[in-house]
Amino acid sequence: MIRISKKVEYALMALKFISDSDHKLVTAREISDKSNIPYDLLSKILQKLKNENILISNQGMNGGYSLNKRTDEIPLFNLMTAIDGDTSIAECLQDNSVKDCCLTDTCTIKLPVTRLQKELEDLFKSKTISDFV
Amino acid sequence: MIRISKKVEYALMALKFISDSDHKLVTAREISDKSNIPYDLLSKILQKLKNENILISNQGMNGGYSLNKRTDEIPLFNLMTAIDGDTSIAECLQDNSVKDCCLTDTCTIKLPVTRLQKELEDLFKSKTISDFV
DNA sequence: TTGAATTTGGACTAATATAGTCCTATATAT
DNA sequence: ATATATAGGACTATATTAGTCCAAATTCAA
Ligand code: SF4
Ligand code: SF4
Repeated sequence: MIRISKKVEYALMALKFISDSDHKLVTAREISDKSNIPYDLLSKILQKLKNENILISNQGMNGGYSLNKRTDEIPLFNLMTAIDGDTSIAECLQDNSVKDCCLTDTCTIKLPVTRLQKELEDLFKSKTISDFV
Repeated sequence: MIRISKKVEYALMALKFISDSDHKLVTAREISDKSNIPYDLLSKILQKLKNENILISNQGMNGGYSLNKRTDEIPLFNLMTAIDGDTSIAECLQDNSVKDCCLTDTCTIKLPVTRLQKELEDLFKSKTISDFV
């Protein structure tokens, strides 16, 4: 299964929600309630989006989140890396190559796998959040 | 992480191995030894490929596997479904929709996610094993 | 200045999926 | 007969993903 993680799906829904209520601050609680997304989990996700400068956050009473960029300026790829940390299709292609696949020496498909990775990356980079709102 | 499963990687290596030793029967043991792939696991994978008519198997002494199709006639997509059973990027897009995402009623991104799924599928269908050998 | 609403973030547990193992049956060439 | 193969069910181990819990910091406003 080549799954988009639930977290990324939640992020997409949240961004759509925020985008739809334009310019008003939106709270995590509000999104959680309206979209049936677990509150604590959603909070973490929104925080990550804030750390990637996709969202702006305002703490305290009457606080909440708002978009920091136009939706068409946020590639799906960035969202995915922001949330899941890595988008490599194979162990040996991980950014932080701490882990190295034990077959790395005898592997006969590294090159074509790398090419495939590139193509998938290009696809995810070509999509933006505006395609989901 | 959008990972190609290790099983699919093993399948690709095995198919390359079989393709390289053209027309001679190749045993699971041989591939396992030469490629450092766990024997039992590889056996299961080859069996699945046989059940999908990608390989032909010969039981008994001097038995082994051979290709049933040219490598450019085997889409990567078919390999993935044969081995991992499903390639849907979201729960609600599974073939056997026994499981249904609990958000299915309130979900706001089903349509674009379906479109993305289609594009990924097309990419995996356009690749064939010949791209990996 | 107190309190409620909010984000922040670490640490943890639970659920699921992937990877790998073990064992037995069946087929076949010699 | 027997050694060498594939066939396949049932199981265990590991890794990843999903979800929870708790305490802190920030801000507004009564
Ligand atoms: S099997 Fe090959 S392509 Fe896959 S992770 Fe290991 S080295 Fe990389
Ligand atoms: S969240 Fe939406 S797109 Fe994702 S699985 Fe559930 S219904 Fe499908």
